Parts: sequence; C-alpha cells; structure tokens
Amino acid sequence: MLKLSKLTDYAAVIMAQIARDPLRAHTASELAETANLPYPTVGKTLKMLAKGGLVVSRRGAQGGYVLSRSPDDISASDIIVAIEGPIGMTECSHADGECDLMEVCGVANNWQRVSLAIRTLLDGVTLAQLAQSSPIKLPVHPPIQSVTLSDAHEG
Amino acid sequence: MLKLSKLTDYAAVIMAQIARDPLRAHTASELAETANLPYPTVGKTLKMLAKGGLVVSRRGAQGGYVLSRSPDDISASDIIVAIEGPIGMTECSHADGECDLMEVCGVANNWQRVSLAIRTLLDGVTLAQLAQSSPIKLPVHPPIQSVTLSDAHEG
DNA sequence: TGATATAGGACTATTTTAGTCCTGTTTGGC
DNA sequence: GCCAAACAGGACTAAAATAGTCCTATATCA
Repeated sequence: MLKLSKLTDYAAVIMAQIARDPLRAHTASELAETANLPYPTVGKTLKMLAKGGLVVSRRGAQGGYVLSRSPDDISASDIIVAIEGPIGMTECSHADGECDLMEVCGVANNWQRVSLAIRTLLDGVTLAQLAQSSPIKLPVHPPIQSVTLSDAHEG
Repeated sequence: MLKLSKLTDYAAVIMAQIARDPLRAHTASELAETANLPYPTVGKTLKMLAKGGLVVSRRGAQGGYVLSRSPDDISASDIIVAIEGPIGMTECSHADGECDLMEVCGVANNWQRVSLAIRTLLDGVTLAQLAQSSPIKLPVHPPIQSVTLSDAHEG
C-alpha cells in the first residue's frame, strides 16, 4: 500500500521530537519514553539515522543525539532513505536495466517517472514541516501529461 | 522503500497488455506466456483485478478477461488499490483516530497530507499512459507549503 | 574508575508476501 | 448431453522482509 515501514514511522516521530527542541542532546531512552516506544527499537532507529547522517551522536555521560543540520534542510526523503534505502516503486526503479523482464514489461519506464514524481514530492517536505503542529498545506497537483507524437521532443 | 508489491507490479504489466489490445478477451495463460510469468500467479492477479472491478471475466470456452472500462478511466491508484488495498503511508493514514500513539505522535496529520498528495498524483496517472511506449511527462511539482500563522485559516 | 551512553552486530520471532494447488462452476462446441 | 476450456474461490506452503531484542565493545564525563 505504498506504506512506510514501522521503523520509518518511528524515525519520523523521533526526528520531530528532536526538531522541536534542537539545542540539547536527546538520549535514546528519553526519546523512547516520550514517544512511548520500546527503548531497544528507538535505539536501533537512532543508530540508523546516525549512520544516514541525519543525526550526530555523542557517546558517554551527557551524550545523546542532535540533528546534523537544520530541520529545514532535512526532508521526508532523507528520513525514508536513511531507514529503508533508496525510494522506488518497483524493483527496477533505480537501476537502469536490471530487470530481466524489461523487454516484455512495457511499463518500467513510466513507473520510473511516477516514482520520480513521488520522490520529488517527498524531497519538498521538510522535517520542520512534519514537526509543526499546524498542518502542512499541499498544493493541488497538476495532472500528469502524456507525451504524444506531436509534442514529444525529449528522450 | 515505498515499493509496490510484486503482484501489483505484475498487475500493471498485465493490465497494460490488455490495454494494448482491448477488443478481445485475454486468457490468463495467454497473458502469463506473453509476460513471461508463471500461470498460477497471473491467474491470482487477474482474480484480484476482477474482484476490484478493473477487469470483467467471462468463463468457459472463448472466455477470458477484458477491461471493465477505457484505459483512460483506469488509474494507477485503481490498480494499486485492487491489489494492495487502500493507499496510505502510515497505519493511521486512513482511519481518523485509530493509532494509540496519536497524542504523542505529532506527525500523523502531516503524513496524512503527504499521503493524500501521493494518492492524488497516482490518481492522475492512467493505464493508457502506463501502457504507452512513449514516456509520460511529469510536471515539476510545486513545493509543498507550510501553513503559517498568517495564512492558516483552514482546519 | 565508575556510571552513562552510543556502536555494532548477531540473533530470534513475527508478519507479510509470494506462489501453488485443489475443487467447483460456467460456457461453448460437437 | 457431454466434454473441454476457462474462471472462482479458498486453503495451504514457502520464502522473504520486518520488527524487535540482546550482548559486548567503546567513548565520555565527573
């Protein structure tokens, strides 16, 4: 259902928590308690976010996690990619010609374009927006156009 | 990774095959052979598409499947929903207040909006577009705007 | 030096997804 | 009427992805 994994969901919640109080370091156990999630899972999630470069960790007493950059410079894509890897609707969304059904598939190219549009959309959603309590405003999306014979002059 | 399930992927391929030759009925075994996919899987997929109302089946000799309506009136969303159920990025994307972490979550509302934007995008992609060999043209998406205090006069 | 925290990885359990198969029903042709 | 072609529906198994837990090591501060 185009669903995010639970971990990604947690990651967004955790990132939002940090974003709302960005100046001090947050420990995994503190974040777990606030979010009402089990500590080991939150710990795991934070490690993935750190590995993805979205948070910076500091070990030891008084340690914890802080954002690596401003909430305005962290996108929904960034969070999804950190937890789930590259965004793509189909197996063949990333690689240029991996799928052995390519010749017979007939839709790969177009799915890739749809996938790109979604990625672009998610790139435009910032952590700052996700974290704010007022709802973000989504534009009405212009309809996707077909390239017809008369106006097709791009690859 | 916001990925479609394999079955959804197959469904798109199969639907596109039918769409390219919409006048006659296509049997599951014929479609399986053309798409180079195992028959039982294609059969299962077609049953789901029939149940979802996207194709109409006819039993018996000379039977098979035809599209229930024009490829222009079938969207990518339709196909995804037929195979995977309602589109939503998070568990709480559909129901209005199911998640027990709602109070502590802080991002649900905004994920729902992102989810809606994706659904709108997918509603705008037709089977006719997916099936055509020339690539569909995606518009540059306008950035998603935040509702700030000065312009927030909606829910 | 001891308490606090994260790092990293191994491991298990759970859930979802994919794929197969069987039995029943409908349809068309001989 | 009978037989073969085709779908309907559901049960079932297998495989893979995800979630969740735990252990040991390392860094930091007081």
